[in-house]
Amino acid sequence: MHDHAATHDHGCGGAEEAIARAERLCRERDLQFTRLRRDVLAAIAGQTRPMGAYDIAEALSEPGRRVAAVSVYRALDFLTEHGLVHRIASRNAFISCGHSHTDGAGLVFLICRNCGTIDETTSPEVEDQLGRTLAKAGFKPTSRILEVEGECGACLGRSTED
Amino acid sequence: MHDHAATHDHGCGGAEEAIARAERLCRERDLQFTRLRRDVLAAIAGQTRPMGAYDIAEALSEPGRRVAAVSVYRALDFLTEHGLVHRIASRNAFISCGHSHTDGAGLVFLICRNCGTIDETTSPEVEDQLGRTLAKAGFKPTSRILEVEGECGACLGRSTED
DNA sequence: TGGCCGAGTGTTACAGTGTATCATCACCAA
DNA sequence: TTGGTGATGATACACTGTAACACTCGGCCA
Repeated sequence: MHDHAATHDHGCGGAEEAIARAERLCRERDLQFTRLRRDVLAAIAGQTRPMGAYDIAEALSEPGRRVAAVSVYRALDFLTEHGLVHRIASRNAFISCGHSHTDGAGLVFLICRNCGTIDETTSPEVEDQLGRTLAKAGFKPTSRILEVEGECGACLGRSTED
Repeated sequence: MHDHAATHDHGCGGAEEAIARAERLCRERDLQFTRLRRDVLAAIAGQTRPMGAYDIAEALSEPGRRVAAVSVYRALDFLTEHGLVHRIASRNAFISCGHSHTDGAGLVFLICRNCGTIDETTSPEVEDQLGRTLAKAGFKPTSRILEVEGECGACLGRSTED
């Protein structure tokens, strides 16, 4: 099914893969991949669009099991800390990391304002130039966010088709 | 100090300049630069550090004049829309634009996690590479945010001095 | 076996951020 | 004067995130 190679792979099929990667990573680092954390990751990984913490809480709640937002936040803290999930600052929402670059550096998020999906890519060239710019300004970076809003290729294709 | 040339100038002395630029811009575009909008801009421009909307509301309130947060938000909407103020997504806060590039494109925000000041710069090279990356991904951008967190030159200097 | 301890979770309450809605006011034009 | 438009005031509310405390569970050790 999902055999496309290089790029991200959130959405539906990507969920199991994300879980598998998370399990592996937690084994390696001796971390607890608990049910809640797995469920939260699964909820996010099953979407191409970002989910808010409260959306996740609602999605995981069912008769007999109520998941409070605060629990979701804690799981999200854990997941983001280890690069399994990314926070989209401009949306106050979260997506699962599709890559395996678990360090979370150099990411660029492409947010489609039409369909709402978020692609993530990296660009060594941008990273390189940004590093130069920062060095010139005498600034020592520790983290950064780069989020671009616009129209994704799929939506562009659809709109020109007509 | 850091002698990069054409940069920002918020903070203290920059307030009157920011106001003057805003007045000019509003005259040009036939916009209303009302008291509230001026006060909000002045409050922000008097700081090197970003202010939250509620901070601004409090700063503008005095006995006999209570400024509600919602009013501040409306003024901020106006100011950001015309590039006089920038929103810092990672902080939920606002700073006055120090440049005159009122289109707001290509900005990079340098947020010092030590002293909290925010520098803003531009980098055509970064912009250029980012444009390439987006084109390659088939993504048509409409806006973007680029915020770097780290330690500013001034703080680095201070810490190595000791 | 029993007690301790730490990590994770449940629960409640609350703080911070942002928006919807409606009423009012000032100003300009017909 | 009347009516429309844009800005503001005011209240309420929705959404986002955190603090504090209690509880459980498992491992560890006396």
